[in-house]
Amino acid sequence: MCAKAEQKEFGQGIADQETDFPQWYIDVVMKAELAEDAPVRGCMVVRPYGYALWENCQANLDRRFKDTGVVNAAFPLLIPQSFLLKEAEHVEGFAPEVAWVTHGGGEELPEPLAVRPTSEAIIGPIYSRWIQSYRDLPLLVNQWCSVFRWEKRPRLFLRTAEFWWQEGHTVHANHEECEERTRLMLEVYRAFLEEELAIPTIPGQKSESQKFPGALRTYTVEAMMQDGRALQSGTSHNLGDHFARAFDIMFLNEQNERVYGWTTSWGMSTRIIGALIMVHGDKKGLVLPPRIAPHQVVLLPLWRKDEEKAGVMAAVDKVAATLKGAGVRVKVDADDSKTVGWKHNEWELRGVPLRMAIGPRDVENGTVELARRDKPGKEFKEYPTIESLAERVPQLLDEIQRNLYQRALEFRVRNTRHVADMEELAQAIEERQFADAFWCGMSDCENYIKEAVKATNRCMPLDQPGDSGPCVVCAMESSVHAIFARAY
RNA sequence: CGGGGUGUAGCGCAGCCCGGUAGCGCACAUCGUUUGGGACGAUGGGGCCACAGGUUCAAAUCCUGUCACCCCGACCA
Repeated sequence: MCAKAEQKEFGQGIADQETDFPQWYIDVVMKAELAEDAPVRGCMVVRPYGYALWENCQANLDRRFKDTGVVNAAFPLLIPQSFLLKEAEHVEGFAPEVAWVTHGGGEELPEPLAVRPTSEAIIGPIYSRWIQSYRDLPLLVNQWCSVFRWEKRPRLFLRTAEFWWQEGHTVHANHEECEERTRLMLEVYRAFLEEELAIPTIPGQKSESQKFPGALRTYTVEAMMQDGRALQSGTSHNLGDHFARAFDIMFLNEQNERVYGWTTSWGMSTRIIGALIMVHGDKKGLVLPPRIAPHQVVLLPLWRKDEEKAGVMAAVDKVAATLKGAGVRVKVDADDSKTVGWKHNEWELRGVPLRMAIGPRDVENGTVELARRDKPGKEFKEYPTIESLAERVPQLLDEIQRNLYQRALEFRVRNTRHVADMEELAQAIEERQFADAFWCGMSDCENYIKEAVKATNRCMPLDQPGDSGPCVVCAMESSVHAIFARAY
């Protein structure tokens, strides 16, 4: 009795979101069956429900990429050591995280093979063969794959040794087009996160110390989690001619001169599922934006007597068909070994936007009971007629989508503060906020902040107000706003 | 790499201090009663107690060592 009451009070036995956010996060991942630890240290198993989420992300992103002219291909998992060594900054940046294959076919290999931590070093040599003429440009290719980085401190979805992502690799004839593509893909990410995942982000440029190893410039979309920490949710790199020089990516231009190409790379990973959880989740678990939810509506049939079952199921089938016809993703949970209370809790934990109970009473009245995930509680339940559902449900799904975005945006705005000096910055970080500060651009000042308050420079937002003021550390006049926060 | 944990049934755990037939809850299977916000009864199946040594008549339990994983840090485009 006590144990049961406790379990009810604390949702499905998940940790309290307010007081133990990290444990709450792990509990949600595990209990919503999104992922679990694999038998290999630092690796995860993405379970079917988590993978369904990722597939929806993939399908949508893939369409957005293709709308900009990108095509897909697949490149090798293994990279010869000599390839990886060709770009100095790149190898230096990734060396500590690379896993090596040293044996094959029962023998030691003449040259070790790196398990790709990212694929610039294997794609570079391939592109160098593919590109001969300016007519071959731009080259716009993406691949969906997993990569491997030996992480010291793994966290499910946020930082695992193996993770799934897409990496786009493009080549351009000049720096202008290269920069344009870099920014275009950042914008694709921003729009995807906002429109599909209902996650507001701050698009910005990374500082020198935070940029991708080997890049000329790195852009990022930074999102605020409910614990006030930042999550880099997608990145787009202007690689300049660095990798073209390292891998001999050259072409003959219209003046018949042999010149280097200009490359970009950009990636978004399963990490965004972590962002979904931490941006929208609540004390009862996951809250999914309708546009990305594997099931948008779950139907819960219920009856007392056997003779009621046929009537209820007929109504359920009819409603399911109607909703599917209206383009709604519907799941019928007719498992009669579980009570309706159990099901409500289960589907709340899994974040389904709408739960629709249909019983004998509803069959009689021609109505359903509709509960929305973003506003839990009896007062938000409604009882629309079956006839109205084809119209009402899509309308509600849109409303939920908008509500989730709006509330995430308000949360971030409420928790972002402009700070004038280190004292204010420290206070903002302590209160789990984003600190918006003038920054002189020097690494020394960044590092000072990092050591003083454990906050890193997340980005210099693209949207700059245009005013100026003293650097938050050294007081040198600057017109650059930067966002400082604790990060995952 | 530091600090702290944990390895016992599919999952979650108790048992260990004080050695003596390996247990509980959930899940699973069958049957019955149930069903509008986490139902109940009966019966049943399921174990290399992380691994390796040692002590002992006897080890999940004591001793020594090893391994693995998790959490918190450090690090992390």
